Amino acid sequence: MCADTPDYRSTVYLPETEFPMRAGLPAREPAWLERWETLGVYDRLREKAKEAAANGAPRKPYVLHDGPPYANGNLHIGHALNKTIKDMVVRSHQMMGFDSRYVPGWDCHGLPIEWKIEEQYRAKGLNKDDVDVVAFRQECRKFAEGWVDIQREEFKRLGVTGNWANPYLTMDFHAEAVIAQEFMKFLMNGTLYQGSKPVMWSPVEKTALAEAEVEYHDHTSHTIWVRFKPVAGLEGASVVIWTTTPWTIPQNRAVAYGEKIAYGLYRVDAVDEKSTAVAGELLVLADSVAESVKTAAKITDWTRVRDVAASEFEGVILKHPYNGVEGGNGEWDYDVPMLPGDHVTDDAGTGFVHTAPSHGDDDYQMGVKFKLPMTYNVTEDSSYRKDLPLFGGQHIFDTNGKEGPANVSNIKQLAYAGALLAKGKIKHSYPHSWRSKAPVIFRNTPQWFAAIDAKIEDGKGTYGDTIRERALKSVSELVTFTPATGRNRLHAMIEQRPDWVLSRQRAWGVPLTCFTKVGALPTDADFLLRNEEVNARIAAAFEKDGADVWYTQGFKEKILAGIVNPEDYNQVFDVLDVWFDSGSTHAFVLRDREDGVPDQIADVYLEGTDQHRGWFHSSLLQGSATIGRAPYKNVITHGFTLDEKGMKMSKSLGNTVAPQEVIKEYGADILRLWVAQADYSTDLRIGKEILKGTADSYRRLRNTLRFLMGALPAWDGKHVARDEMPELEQFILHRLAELDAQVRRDYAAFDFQAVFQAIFTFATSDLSAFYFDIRKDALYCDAPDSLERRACLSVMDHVYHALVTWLAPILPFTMEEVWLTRFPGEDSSVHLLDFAPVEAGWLNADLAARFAKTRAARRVVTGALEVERTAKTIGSSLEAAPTVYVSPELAAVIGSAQGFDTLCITSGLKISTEAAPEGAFGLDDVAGVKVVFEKAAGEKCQRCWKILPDVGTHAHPATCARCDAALSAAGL
RNA sequence: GGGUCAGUAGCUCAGGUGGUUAGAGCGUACGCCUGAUAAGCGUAAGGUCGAUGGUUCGAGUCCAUCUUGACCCA
Repeated sequence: MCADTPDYRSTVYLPETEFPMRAGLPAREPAWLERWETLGVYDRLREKAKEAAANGAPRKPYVLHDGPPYANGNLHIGHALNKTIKDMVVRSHQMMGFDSRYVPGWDCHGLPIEWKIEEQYRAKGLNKDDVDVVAFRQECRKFAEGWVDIQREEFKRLGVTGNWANPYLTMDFHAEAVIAQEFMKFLMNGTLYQGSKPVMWSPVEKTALAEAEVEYHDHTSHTIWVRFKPVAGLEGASVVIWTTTPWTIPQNRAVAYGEKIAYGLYRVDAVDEKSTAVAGELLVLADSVAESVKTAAKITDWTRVRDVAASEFEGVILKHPYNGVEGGNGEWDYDVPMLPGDHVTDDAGTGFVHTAPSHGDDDYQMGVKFKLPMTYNVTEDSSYRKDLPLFGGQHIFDTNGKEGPANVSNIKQLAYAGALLAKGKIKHSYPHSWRSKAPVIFRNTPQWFAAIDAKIEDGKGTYGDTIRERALKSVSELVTFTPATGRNRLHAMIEQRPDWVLSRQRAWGVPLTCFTKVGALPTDADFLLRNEEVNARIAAAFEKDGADVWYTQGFKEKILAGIVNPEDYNQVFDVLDVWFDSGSTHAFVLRDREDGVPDQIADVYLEGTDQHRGWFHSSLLQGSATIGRAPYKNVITHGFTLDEKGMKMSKSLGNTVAPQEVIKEYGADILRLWVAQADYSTDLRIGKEILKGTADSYRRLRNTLRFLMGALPAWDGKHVARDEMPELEQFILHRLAELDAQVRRDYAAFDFQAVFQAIFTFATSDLSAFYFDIRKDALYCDAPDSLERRACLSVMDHVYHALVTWLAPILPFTMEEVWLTRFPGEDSSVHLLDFAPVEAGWLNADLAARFAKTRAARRVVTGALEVERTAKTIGSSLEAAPTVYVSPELAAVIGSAQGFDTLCITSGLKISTEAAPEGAFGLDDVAGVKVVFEKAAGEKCQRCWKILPDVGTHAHPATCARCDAALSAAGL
């Protein structure tokens, strides 16, 4: 610029906004949170619904029922993902016109908290068993309360809206009362029964252990190979089993074989002198392990006589090795059937599995399947019951966890009975108690079950008469799954699952509030006390003082007084499986709260895919038993969060991403944007590079919004009618209408990724790179009364309202900032609004089709200019005035769009329908458009920088006609 | 070990019922602009569609096997 040319910079309407280019989210987000708190946004929306109802236009309730996280420890990235998706569901439905409510909840009972308290006790040198149960439970309660408060703050920091002031806790007195009442429905409807099941049992602590309480260490066990002789068949050959727990032999009830395993019949020909095998005897073994048995049994020579098909074992009855044994008193004179089992392998052992239903999980499953009797030979301290012949009173492990005589006694007895083929020792990984470090055993213990296939006569049989029928019907017909694969997954689980074990031998939970008759057997009809008045008293007591009262002195007497003789009944002290607690939330939250739903059925349950086995599952079973169906209409699942390489996060690998860290570095909106950009239906990755990419997208979007806000203050507030607008503006309105339909459709389908993708592409491609770039000239340089300028600002206002509301569920902080920048005010918040209305009349398919052609032609022009730019002929596109050669038809289309030169951002442009000259520029994928470059003729207007012939001929020096007039209009 | 799900450019994702040179946005490189400026515009590079085998005139898309990862179970 020469020194004497006027500087028109100050006469140009440049964007002006306070909205900063850089967000500073970590520092600024807390202030918006505070603002929402002060404003009471969540409560105001509830008021709004009440007003709408009063005005005769009620907002339909929409309830996402929160799956309660466990109240211990800080949030990890999975929690953040879960709550963020939930928040997007809640916010988007609110803005689509529903009264969208969200009551956060916490799961408070259970083992992990119990451990923490036990740990604290141990640190103080106290023993849990010496402490009063009620005192212990109160410690647990305090612990849970502490974490609820911490997690609540962490969730709020993510921008999650909801009824944080009044959440639900599974340990609220009312919740505990309802959980007990729900349990008593099982008691009364006949699905509750007592059975027994093998669990990990610590002989030292005399207690059941959960899998998580067990650690594996090396342990040396006896191994024995035992002959089981057939009562008939198999040519009298011995079926050989192998086990590392000789003490379970007295409990043997079956021998399992594998239907796909190749077996052979072996005749022993010669043996070592120390062998207990006998020359001439016949053995049946799996071929793949026969050699190892031969070695173990010190057999020097044998002959494989023939194949034995697995089908030959069908119906074969074996004799227990102690059958008829001296001193056995007939204890073991029963049939031992051979049974097929999928768990049998031929990679170790003998291809046959000794089955003691009371002492192993597979064994128990076999027992349930084939109705094998449970045995009760092993007592709490791992000694055989006193009246068991031969072995009564002998210990497996003693009180210090050292081996007792039980194993050796059995080995001796087997040898004496002629059943011992071989013996040895093996060092292997074996479960030990997490507390005492002593080895544990599998031992059957009495447990309480809910019968899944028992007929329920409760008048709620619309969808079936059993829990399983109702659950399956719910899954296949009443529930929508997102993604759809969840349906099969849950269906298969329900189809296959055994009865529900409700009891845990624990302290921190809701007790199984029932009484058993002294002296009655579980199979007796009057074993359980079923009395509505008793139930009502229990519920009332829990409601008043919580479930702790169950453990107070004299509670049984007080509850049963005047109804039955308390002496005649035992009080049960097991607690309910915590899945029963959370499975009951639909009762004490959806049914009982003012902000619940009348039919006790939520619109949405939304959790990670692992909850098919967890909360979705237990809620389904519980609901099927008590309300006759699933307590939800939609089940949405999300995947797990993995590191950048798709590997599971773990502290030891050091690849964890903590939400608190992300918030500190980038802000919660970036974390939320990460969620919105990912496909949550599968596992999602997060890491440094991914977050950087997310932040990049954010910045791009933010700047587009910033440009809008820079222009809009100049708008006079009057919308130009659509019909009066240039086609370019009409096209943008068309895109808005198109997007509106898509955004609502995708939000309704919980597809946030599609929502954001569509909006983001619109913002970058349609707005920033196309519309804004073109309209900068009109915005900056046109006189305020120019139609183009006013139309553009009108459209920008529509775009602003659409974008700020559409994006509010995803980026609540930033959109609030965007909103307040334009509409400040004490009561102002974008989160009190619905999605901006879009007029259906804006849709114009014909216009859109013409613009598709126009934009294709524009790409050819841009391409032609790029050639000249590379050749350094021009810099700015305004230095060009090309000629475009097109067919007459296309010329009509391009010409109809307002000023093709404007669209191409050139100072001039000619459209010719003549044949394009040789060498004209074209693009392979755009047929029928050729461009010949030409430099714009004239001088550069110092105000708008277009190069035009008339520049310099007007009153204002070095201006074009348009700018000259604009300056005059502005009184300059 | 079993069941379920997933594997498309550096990143995040599109690719109804199999059909011409596999797309988008971001990032990268290069160029332009310097009146959205720690911004904006443009151009380009970048993919054996996890692998192998098969069905088919034709497969990212269908089938089988394998592999990697995840979840649930054992």
